[in-house]
Amino acid sequence: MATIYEVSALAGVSLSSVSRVLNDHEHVSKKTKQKVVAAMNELDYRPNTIARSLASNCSNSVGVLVSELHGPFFGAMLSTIELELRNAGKHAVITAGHSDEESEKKGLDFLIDRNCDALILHVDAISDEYLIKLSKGKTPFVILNRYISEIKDNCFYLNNELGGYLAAKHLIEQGHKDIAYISGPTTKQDTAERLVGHKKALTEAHISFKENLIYEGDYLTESGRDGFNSLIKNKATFTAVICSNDEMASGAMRGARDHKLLIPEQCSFIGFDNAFFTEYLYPQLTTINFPVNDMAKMSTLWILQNVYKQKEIKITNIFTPKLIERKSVLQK
Amino acid sequence: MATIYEVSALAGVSLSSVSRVLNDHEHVSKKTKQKVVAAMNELDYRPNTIARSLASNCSNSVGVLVSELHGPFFGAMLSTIELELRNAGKHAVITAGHSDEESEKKGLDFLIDRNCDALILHVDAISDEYLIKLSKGKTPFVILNRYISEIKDNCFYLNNELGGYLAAKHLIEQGHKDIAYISGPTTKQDTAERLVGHKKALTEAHISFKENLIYEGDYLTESGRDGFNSLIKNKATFTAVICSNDEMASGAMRGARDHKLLIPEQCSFIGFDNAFFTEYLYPQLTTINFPVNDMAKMSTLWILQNVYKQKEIKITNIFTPKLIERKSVLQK
DNA sequence: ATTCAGAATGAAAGCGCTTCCAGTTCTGGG
DNA sequence: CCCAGAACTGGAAGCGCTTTCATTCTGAAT
Repeated sequence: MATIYEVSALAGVSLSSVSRVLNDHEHVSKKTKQKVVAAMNELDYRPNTIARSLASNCSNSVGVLVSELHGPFFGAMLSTIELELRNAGKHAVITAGHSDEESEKKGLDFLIDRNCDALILHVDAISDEYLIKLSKGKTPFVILNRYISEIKDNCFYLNNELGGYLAAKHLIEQGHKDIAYISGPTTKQDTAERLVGHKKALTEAHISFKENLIYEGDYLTESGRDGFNSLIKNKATFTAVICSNDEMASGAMRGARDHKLLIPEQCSFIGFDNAFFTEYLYPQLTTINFPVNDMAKMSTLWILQNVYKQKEIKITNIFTPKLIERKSVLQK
Repeated sequence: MATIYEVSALAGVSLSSVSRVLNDHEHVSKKTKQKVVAAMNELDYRPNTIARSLASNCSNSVGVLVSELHGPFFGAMLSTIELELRNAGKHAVITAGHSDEESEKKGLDFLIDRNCDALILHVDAISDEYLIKLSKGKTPFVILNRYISEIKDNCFYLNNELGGYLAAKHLIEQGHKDIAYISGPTTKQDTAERLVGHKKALTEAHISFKENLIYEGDYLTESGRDGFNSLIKNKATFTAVICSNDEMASGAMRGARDHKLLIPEQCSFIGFDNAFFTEYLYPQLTTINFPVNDMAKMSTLWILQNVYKQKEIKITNIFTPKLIERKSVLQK
């Protein structure tokens, strides 16, 4: 593998000059540049990124820490992040935290030790305080899907309240009054916010919120099914179910089928996220779109702009959910 | 950030000794080691991975190139790879090739230029020849989901023929004789092999293979639906459809519903891959399990063993598919 | 006490690049 | 034609670590 030395020797110029053309510096004469480029081509020179990183103190890598690597949400997210980074000549070092505090912290340390220039974090087990402290450190980062007021400019998140509101409002508009709600763990910020929006829509429509129509799941399919069964078992009366994500919605629909209920004739469903598989379901699931790609793109651009000083764009921190109407809601 | 110099000064030993304890070398006295460890703790020393990489010519990073980052298949794959690598103190640099030759080659170059110690490749646009040539280079790699005889020890793949066979055989055992087949692009190796298995099962059962019962899709949902519609339009007679992946199966099921057909009463379906969403479908999809996780794990272990000289395990290159019975096949 | 293999240590030379600084060569305006 | 200032170039230090080689130190065997 040719080094910069050989290039400089062949081109008959100094190391510095080679380095300058490599980095597209100003103040290099056309002639020098030509000679260097020719030599590079002849030797099939490939810069050693490691050496560059060491000398320049910049690894050109961005660490991405997500709670899980599989699942529709993260697939879409990573896909966008990788694309944007690669277009910018940077690369993604990816790691998973498995929604466990210890594991997430380890992942963080791992990425920091790897000299990532910046981090994109999607974590839920690590505390606000820890992240605020981390923000004082030297590695800049953005946080996805979470709002921490002390470092709000680094946060990119959905207007969850609006999402919750839209789902309930839609059902109400379609004539539903008895609406069950299968939520995620209510300790989580986004879950809580969605519920606020839900209640707001009910209130606006003068529908009182009933505690027995709510079930707390864990965002996994099975808990959607459990939730539905539990509602039935408790003799709750409802004509529609809102779920805090699409996985649980799919589980809840299965629960409805276990009870021989027709969807949407006997029970309507709304999900959240607009995962790719919602179109595969039968009937296709009406859901709230979560613009993951937009959010992932924006956060990556933030890094390109603030860390790598590339193009200036207008940064938006909050994203807007949207109702996607499909076939799982009955108009009464 | 403390460096090895400061540690050596504080501990009162030489650089070399610090480096030795850092790398767990033999020939370091207990006393020296203690002093060094104490100094490291006091200074909260974190080794600079970049500098280590430069000096040791080993980046501790493994490049992963997949055709797409989203989708259930890759999510599962990446999840396993990342876990195994991180357990071994290595990390994954991830990139996508988008099933486009130019783009895949660029991804490859990108990863090689990034000084990855090894690569895990899931590519389909790059030619065998190119990969064989690449294998002469200095960066070792493994190939997933593809068999190239010249470098077969680096290939990890499914017994696709068996998969195709199992699906058809199951339907035949359930009394089906007219079996439609929605395949992927037949130019792809795995697709072709599956079809061979399919035909083998038919032949064994003395069922003749009919060209008009086959449709060539592109592995995307929509093409499953198109396939189904096309079969109907061509007045093909069949009681069951086998699809080369679960996405197309979901599309085909939708096609069946468009024609008001009951599943499985009027038409049975079998998919391929056993993606997570097959359980969400209605009825739940009978499919062929593709042990992605096993394959991903094995390929990572191969790298740990052959590149990083870690633990010895027995390497298996070929993986076995298995029928997963659910609710989408009618017993006649 | 003597010998000597092997263990323990340190000095120093890199790894391949960036970047500061100083020196040299061009400009063009007077 | 001169000279200030800008454009260009090269030398050399340094990024933080690994690794080779030579040297010194052990302690078991004689």
